[in-house]
Amino acid sequence: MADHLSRLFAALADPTRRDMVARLAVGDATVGQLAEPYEVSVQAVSKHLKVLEDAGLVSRSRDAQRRPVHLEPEVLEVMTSWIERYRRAAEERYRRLDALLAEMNADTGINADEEQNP
Amino acid sequence: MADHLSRLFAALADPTRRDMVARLAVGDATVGQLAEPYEVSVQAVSKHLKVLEDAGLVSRSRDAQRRPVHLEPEVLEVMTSWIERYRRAAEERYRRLDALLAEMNADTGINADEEQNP
DNA sequence: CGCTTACTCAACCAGATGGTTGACAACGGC
DNA sequence: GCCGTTGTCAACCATCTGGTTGAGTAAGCG
Repeated sequence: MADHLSRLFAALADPTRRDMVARLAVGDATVGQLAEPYEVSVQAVSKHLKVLEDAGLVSRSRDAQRRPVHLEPEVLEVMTSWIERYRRAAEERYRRLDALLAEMNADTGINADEEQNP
Repeated sequence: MADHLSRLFAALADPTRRDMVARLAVGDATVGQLAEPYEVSVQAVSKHLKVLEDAGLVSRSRDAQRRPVHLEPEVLEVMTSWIERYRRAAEERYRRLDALLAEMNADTGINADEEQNP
């Protein structure tokens, strides 16, 4: 599961990590601040942040002993563009199929040898 | 990992399953047709389809001994709307922050006693 | 009726994931 | 200079995941 897209989707497949992304959309935060709402250990939160960082969703700087975490929102677009590509393709295809079916339906019971009039 | 969003992201976190979604965007397919491009067993493909089905991304009907697989593209929107929500929030925040920094920069050396909010 | 095709279910296995605890590194404050 | 705070690393554990093979079900066909 080495490719970027897989790491991205896997990173957001965990509710805790999605929570963190939602929290970070509001503003940068330290590990401690991110850990506070959950009952898990700070080490577990640190691991989650590593997953987000490996996916490129988050970056960490240094401020004394604190490690402020920063969301990289443009990376989210990599996912949406993948998803939207196939969603649009499929919906366009269904739209065309519906149109075709409607046309065939309009022909039913009518002599279909000629062009249909409005 | 029971919630819908987690199942959705986890479903697309696998490159084989993303391939299948891409293939299904072009048109419905049977399990055998989906399995053909890969060197894995048909049982493995069947498992992948179960994951996609449990996430609601795909539905299966019956046509004799065949099980045609159908993509449900509107479900993909659940993901994009989640992602875009936080992406927009973060980018809007950074935009405002940049504006604030630019303003502070412009104010440098000037008396900054007045309100800044509209 | 029996064979073949198309697929699913069950059991098993190796490796990843998400959690824990314990030790330790980095840094500011007193 | 030591102590408390903040966070990471390492080892361990249970469970999940993606793959396998083997057996079984469902339906068309000769």
